[in-house]
Amino acid sequence: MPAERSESLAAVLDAIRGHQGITQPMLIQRVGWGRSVIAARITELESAGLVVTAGVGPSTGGRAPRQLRLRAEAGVVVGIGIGATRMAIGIANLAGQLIHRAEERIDVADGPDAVLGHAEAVVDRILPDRRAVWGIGVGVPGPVEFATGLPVAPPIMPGWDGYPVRDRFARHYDAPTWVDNEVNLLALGEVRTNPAAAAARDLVFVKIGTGIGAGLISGGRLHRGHNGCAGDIGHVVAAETEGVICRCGNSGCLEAVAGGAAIAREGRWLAETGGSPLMAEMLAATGAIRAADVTNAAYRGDPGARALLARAGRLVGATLATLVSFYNPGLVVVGGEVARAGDYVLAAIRESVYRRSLPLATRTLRIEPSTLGEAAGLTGAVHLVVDELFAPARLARWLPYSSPAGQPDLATVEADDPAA
Amino acid sequence: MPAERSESLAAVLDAIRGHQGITQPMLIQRVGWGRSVIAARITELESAGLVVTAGVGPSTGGRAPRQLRLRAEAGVVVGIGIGATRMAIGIANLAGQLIHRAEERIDVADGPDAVLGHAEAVVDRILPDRRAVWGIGVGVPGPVEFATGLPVAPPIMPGWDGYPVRDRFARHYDAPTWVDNEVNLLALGEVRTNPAAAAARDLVFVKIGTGIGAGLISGGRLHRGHNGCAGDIGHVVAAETEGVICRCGNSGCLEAVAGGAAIAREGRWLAETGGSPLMAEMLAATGAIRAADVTNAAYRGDPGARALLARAGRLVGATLATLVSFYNPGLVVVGGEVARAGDYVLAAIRESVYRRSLPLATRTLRIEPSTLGEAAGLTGAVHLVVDELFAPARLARWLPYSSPAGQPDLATVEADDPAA
DNA sequence: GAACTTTTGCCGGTTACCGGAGGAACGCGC
DNA sequence: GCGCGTTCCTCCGGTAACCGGCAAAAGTTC
Repeated sequence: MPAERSESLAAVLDAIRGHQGITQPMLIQRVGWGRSVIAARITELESAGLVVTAGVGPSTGGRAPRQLRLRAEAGVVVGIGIGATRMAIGIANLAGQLIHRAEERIDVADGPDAVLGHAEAVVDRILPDRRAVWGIGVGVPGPVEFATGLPVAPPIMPGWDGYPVRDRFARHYDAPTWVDNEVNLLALGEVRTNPAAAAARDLVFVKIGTGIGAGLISGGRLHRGHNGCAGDIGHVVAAETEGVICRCGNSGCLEAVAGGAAIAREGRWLAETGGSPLMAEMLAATGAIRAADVTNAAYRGDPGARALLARAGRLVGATLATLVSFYNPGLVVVGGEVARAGDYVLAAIRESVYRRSLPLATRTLRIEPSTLGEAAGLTGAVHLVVDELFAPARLARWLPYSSPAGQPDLATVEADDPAA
Repeated sequence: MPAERSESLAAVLDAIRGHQGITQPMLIQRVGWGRSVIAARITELESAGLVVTAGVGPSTGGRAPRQLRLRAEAGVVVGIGIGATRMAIGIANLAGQLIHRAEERIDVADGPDAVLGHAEAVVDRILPDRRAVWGIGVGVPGPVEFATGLPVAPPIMPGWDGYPVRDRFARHYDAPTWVDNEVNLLALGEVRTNPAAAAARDLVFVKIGTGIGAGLISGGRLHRGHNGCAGDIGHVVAAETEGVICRCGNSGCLEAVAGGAAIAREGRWLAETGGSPLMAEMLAATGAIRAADVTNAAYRGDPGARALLARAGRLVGATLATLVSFYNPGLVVVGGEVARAGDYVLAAIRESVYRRSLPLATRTLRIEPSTLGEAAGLTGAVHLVVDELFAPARLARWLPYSSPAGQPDLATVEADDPAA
């Protein structure tokens, strides 16, 4: 397996993946190899069924060049996003576009065997031929040792510590599997689908959901940290937080004062004490106040709810200001249920960060809401998979030297090494 | 210039640089290329004068292999570390070992022309033939746009904003020049000279001097941030800091309560109010209290000084705890004058971090003093230079294809591109 | 429809890498 | 000190891969 070949192969495929409809001359210029090499690689990729011609491009005076695109429908990858009470399952094509989605109610405390068995059952229902799966990406709400695919001491996933999530799926589907922290996948998904995020080589993705976490991109690559728990900012000490006890047992945690659970709790308190007639109605109707109810009330003009969200934003912003000075990202992306609900949180975050961070660090900084929608976690998971599938080392095995012109046996190549 | 050749060339040179006395068979195994290629690259490097034979290694039964080493004396690089009141200037060989050092008193507020002219005069005195300089590394106490070598809005360097430091040296010495933030160079120097730091792929170097700053390593590479100011934690908001005004104009900055200036200020207050007879003596003798006097007093058993340093350590540790949770480094290295003085600060930092950070992030975390001595900044600067000099792209230009067996003209090759 | 431009396949030339063969250097045992 | 086995190292032929000229095919423009 000559190293150069797989390198140029991956370079060509990457360029086609990144620029649908790219032409051969453009590839020559972009990839920087000679014409014959590019042409040979394209032929290889076409005979493997990974690339097809997609019409002809605009002519610049002579013959119009043919446009190439990834044959995204050549295979499917599975993304699984595990949450505390819900699990998202998606099937995507090789371009990372979701073509099927399912959402299941689970209890993560039921343990990995029950939850992952449930996930397998759902995938098997959507995708009867399990041999069609090219790869699997799993996001979990806790730290993961990425190299081995083992969760490490996840605080909100009792019974999952050290469970071989990766090996289980790799064996069951005979397909390579990668497991990562959910927030890392959000960051990755943002970078892969939002050009502005890709352009900012250093990025922080902040998720404000029930908990609070961050995903870090350094120089275009995920920074996972030494134990795989980088970005775990839910339990750092926040400002003005006297006496609030967090689910982790400590007091003063950011999550305990600005997370979704805290917002719901304070919303309920407002509803009960007459601080918000709107939320009092909601409480009466459903018997509970969720974070979504607070954002809903804020949208409908409730001053108490707006103040509550603004306070949460300020608290997150205060911590984020320190992190921005420290990390100096070019872009901060804010996602998660709470942030998705409106501008009240975002505006407060912006104000805090711009006020408290080093001026130079905020000179070109932008703080934007995530462009990903509901399926954000799945998007990241499937992009992780296709990125890894099309990495040079793995590609070399699919398209072995001097491969026959026919379709290489894509369904079985993964077997020799479940997930390296 | 074939890409492969320069790649294998750099790989061989890197291996020799990293393992002095490596043998040809070891290189074959380590670099992973065939015998003939390795032998050819060694011949090339020898004819260029970069590598020489250094005796023969132990025989394992047959002919003993010859050992290779970098001919570090083949050239010299210059390191310049600019501080607020002092400037360190060093000459190092190609292995990054300092062979000359000078320290000059300056005032950085005199502006770049005066300071850099002074630096050039000192270098010219030590090194009469300026053509002998292979490269120059400059550390400055403020943010730098690394790609262009321009300081950007450095708070404590009036008049330096946008001054072409790199181009000035590159022109004057006709040698490639790199400029970086001083703290980044400390981190780099630590990684290059301390095997434990190199092993921890994610590292934070915290410098506590007059100011406070950090250098970040992500996956073995410097994380400089989007504006080159990553690690600038001197002006984040610290805990328990009501009303203290910082030199930056804000209040509550970490630097204003735990930096060297703050320690000196509080030491003086202790001396004046009778809180420390020892420091009162010092004050009477010299008319001032510096941070070094406080650490000195702490060493000699002064409880007030010890408490003062412990408080500073706790404050740094509190911020660091957030950063450790966020960044999840494998190692935190503490350096700078204040930290170098003793264990009082370090112990307090350790206690704060271990108490407040996420348990998983501290499970394997070590917090250690820097192994670099006085010349820490210079060490980083010269290592930056040799790293860049021996990077594949630059190496390819030195040893052009089919170079004559004689010495290539190393003194002039840099001219075509001062510092890319 | 003709001239021109551009794409694209083909092919020889060149470069670089690999590993076998044999000479050279070394340690060991007698 | 001398042969023998072992290992290092160099030379050299074979092979893989890349480059770019050439010409045919496929368009565009006039």
